Amino acid sequence: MNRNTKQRRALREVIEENDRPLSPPELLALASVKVDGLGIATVYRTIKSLLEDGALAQVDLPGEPPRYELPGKSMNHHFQCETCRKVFDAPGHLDAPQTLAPFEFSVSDYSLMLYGTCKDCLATSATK
Amino acid sequence: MNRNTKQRRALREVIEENDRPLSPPELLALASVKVDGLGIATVYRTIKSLLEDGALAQVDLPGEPPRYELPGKSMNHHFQCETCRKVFDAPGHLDAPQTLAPFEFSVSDYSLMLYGTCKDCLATSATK
DNA sequence: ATGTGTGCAAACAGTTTGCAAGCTT
DNA sequence: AAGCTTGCAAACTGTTTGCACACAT
Repeated sequence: MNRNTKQRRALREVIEENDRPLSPPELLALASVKVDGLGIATVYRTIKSLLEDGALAQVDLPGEPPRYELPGKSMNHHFQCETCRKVFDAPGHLDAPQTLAPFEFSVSDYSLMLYGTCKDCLATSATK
Repeated sequence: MNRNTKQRRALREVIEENDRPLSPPELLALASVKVDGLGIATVYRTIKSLLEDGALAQVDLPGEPPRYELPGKSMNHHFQCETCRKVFDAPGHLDAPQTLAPFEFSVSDYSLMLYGTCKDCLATSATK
């Protein structure tokens, strides 16, 4: 299994070329430029297969469809631009998230979402 | 508009009686005890109407359906039990979330998710 | 030649909407 | 009595699956 088709190659390239988590529609749009007639079902199937191979990491965000990126990025902090809706990885980590939990709850992990305006959208709004 | 029906009364009661954000299926299950034959469409319509009235607050969580609770709770920090999947509000706030954003990004808000085991599930697993 | 991968369309799950009947005002 | 509200079912959106054909091996 895992044959080297042009669809998978295109999706892998798109994922490698973009240094931010991408949603299924984003993956379809970006990979469709490279492979004409690419179907959304293939995008979902390829995502699933890459996830199972450990070649892709899923990023779940509040109220958003899941995004996907290369594994090994900082997975705890993300930033979403409220203007263009794009999501970016953010560095850093909290030292003691467990101190923020309700009394007597045991904390094993955490994730932090930051919201605001990304560099590009700041530049665009300043120009107007 | 906004008539005082038994369905809305039941949903309001359920929301007031539970001090944690509830999902639409949770609302249906809990309110169905009070109102027989309650339909899921009514749950969704009532949620929408209460949101518009400002009588309800929506809580979006990563990879989860939205939850709803009374407004005015601490909205930035939440805790989800990885065993029972229930969600709880958590107190506290970060002092300088903007320092965690990528360079040149402007931060206006943030949300923190904590994951682990809730008090009840800790007790249950200790008993076994 | 074998059998996985693809595109299309149907199937699904969660949410929204149209409609006729019921209930609140 | 008027018209908002409800339950049911159909419509919709995002995701998954079945199927016949294409293509990588």
